[in-house]
Amino acid sequence: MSDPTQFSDTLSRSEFLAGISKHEHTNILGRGKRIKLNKGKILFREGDPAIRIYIVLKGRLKLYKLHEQGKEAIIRYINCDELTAAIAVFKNKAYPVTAETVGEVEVIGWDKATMHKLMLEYAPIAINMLNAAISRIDDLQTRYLELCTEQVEQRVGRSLLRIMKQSGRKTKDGILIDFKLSRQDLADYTGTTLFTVSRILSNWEKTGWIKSGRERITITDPHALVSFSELG
Amino acid sequence: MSDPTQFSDTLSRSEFLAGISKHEHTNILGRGKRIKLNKGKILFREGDPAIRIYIVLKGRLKLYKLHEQGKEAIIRYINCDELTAAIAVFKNKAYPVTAETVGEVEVIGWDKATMHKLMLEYAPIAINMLNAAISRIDDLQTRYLELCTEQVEQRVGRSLLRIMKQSGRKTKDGILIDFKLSRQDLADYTGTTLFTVSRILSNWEKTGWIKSGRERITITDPHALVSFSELG
DNA sequence: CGACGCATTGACAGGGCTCAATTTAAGTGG
DNA sequence: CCACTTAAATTGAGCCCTGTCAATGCGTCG
Repeated sequence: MSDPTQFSDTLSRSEFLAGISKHEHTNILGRGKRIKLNKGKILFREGDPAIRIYIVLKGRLKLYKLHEQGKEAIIRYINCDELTAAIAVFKNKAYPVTAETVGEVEVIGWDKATMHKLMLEYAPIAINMLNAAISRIDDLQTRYLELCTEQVEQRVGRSLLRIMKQSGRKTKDGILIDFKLSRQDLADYTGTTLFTVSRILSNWEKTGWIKSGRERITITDPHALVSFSELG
Repeated sequence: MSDPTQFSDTLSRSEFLAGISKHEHTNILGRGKRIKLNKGKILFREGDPAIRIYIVLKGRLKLYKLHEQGKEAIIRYINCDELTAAIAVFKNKAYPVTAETVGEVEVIGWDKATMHKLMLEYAPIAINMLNAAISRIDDLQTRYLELCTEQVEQRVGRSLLRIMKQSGRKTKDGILIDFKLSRQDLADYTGTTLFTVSRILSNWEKTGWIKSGRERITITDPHALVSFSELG
């Protein structure tokens, strides 16, 4: 049972450049294109063939997948200093996911040809990205299993904890998810409806595990939430 | 809407070695260890720190994840000529999944150190594996979305089609899934119960979309199944 | 041929989705 | 600063899908 107050990330900028000497870093980053985006802008969407790899310099991205009937599933949030890819590196197949900004965002992006050259030139880049990809696979597999086997309340618990670990900030009241996260968002992330999420959060507020307001959640008792979510 | 009779794979041996000159292939493959396994053997399991990367030379692997309460979710099947990884390449974190053989299996495996050296020496290897990893992410995200948004019957349809594309074989009656696939397996793959799967398959048998026996399924009308699964 | 394991079918119940009606909170402009 | 608008959140009622459990049937393999 991991300590829920320890935050962990996936691939940060430094991990992306691991194994490469310092004075090459500016070269690699310099070959990318700097892009500024304002609130609610789509960085790339399903089937977009343009630029491929992004590092978030400032702000946060929401990665989601749209279903035919308008429903969506949130894949994950990409935080500042993390990396995400728009498309398969080699194949001409779109990476079928949409990235939307949460607040103001600044990124560096490399197109396919540039990134491919960079990876051939600096093998560690490909290796580091492979590691990041494997982490994502791990994350998805875990969530897939949860979705298959657990009841909604438990899944909401795990989801909230996962988001907390990735994007939480300590405050005097507990750990605050410091960006707009609506009941609907949490439902899309967990695979349920906003009504069910609302009911569950209401209960947890009564038992004192969380404090919540409009699009704001603070986990006041992470340990209680962890033991509930892991024991079921 | 893709043609369901076209089979597609993820990373085959030749894709793994793409971008590397022919006479290097034997060197790369030769640095791995050849392993024979008989039926039902576990190749690696959650937390196993030993060898990392495998190519299946013969037979088929079942990749699954176990849940605390004994339930399991099947991640995917690894066919002959395909590749799978036991662990993150760089980090000392286990790739938390268990691989079990389906029938007689032969693989080539590389341990962490060897594979890491190979990837530094031959950048295309890392790039190719990155592509494979991205395909898996894509697959998992798609299934995650389906699990979030679709009803069971539709999901069973998609799952069956997915397995068919990966492991189907044309026969005179239709497309046969040519390995033992029980109702329980399909349920674990789809995230439901064997009872529900059984009921659904019975219905489809009545409408003439499939023919099924004990651990054997033949899709007799793939197009009908596709339009059902995609329209919902 | 017998036994074990897989599959089928039925009955039942409940978790969670749907939909509708309110309430609350945030933002906006005068 | 307050009234007004708009979007998020809450809550309740009803019901359906699908999981659970039990009994039975059937195919396969030793």
